Amino acid sequence: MSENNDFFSRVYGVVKLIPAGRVTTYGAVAAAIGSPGAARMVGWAMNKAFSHTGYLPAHRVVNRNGMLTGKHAFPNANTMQELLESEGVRVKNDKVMDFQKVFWAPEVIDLSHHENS
DNA sequence: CGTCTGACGCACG
DNA sequence: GCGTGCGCCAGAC
Repeated sequence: MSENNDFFSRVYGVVKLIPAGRVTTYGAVAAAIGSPGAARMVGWAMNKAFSHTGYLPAHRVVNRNGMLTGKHAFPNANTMQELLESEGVRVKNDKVMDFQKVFWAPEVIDLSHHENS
């Protein structure tokens, strides 16, 4: 459980929930973990996530503009785009097309106790 | 302990 | 609509 208490672990937990063919934003993930202003931390966690064992769809996380700002962190500059297109997400000019349609909003983690859909 | 950086986001001009 | 500056939070040096 302590793992889930770590900021990074929370980010990973949310990112892992992103369904294929969908994308979300750093700010949305940050808000989901209770730190709406920590969007930068989310991206930073993604970079570090490459060291994280296990599959982490970091390519499904883009900035609020739908731009693939983190593509440079992948083995190849076009890896992120190819992964997205492979899942059905159209990308043009390092930017997600129909971003609003493929956008997936993560479930906000209630730090309280109960209250859940 | 002080300072800089960073896959962001927003306010301001 | 675009460029610039500041704030957020956590880690590295």
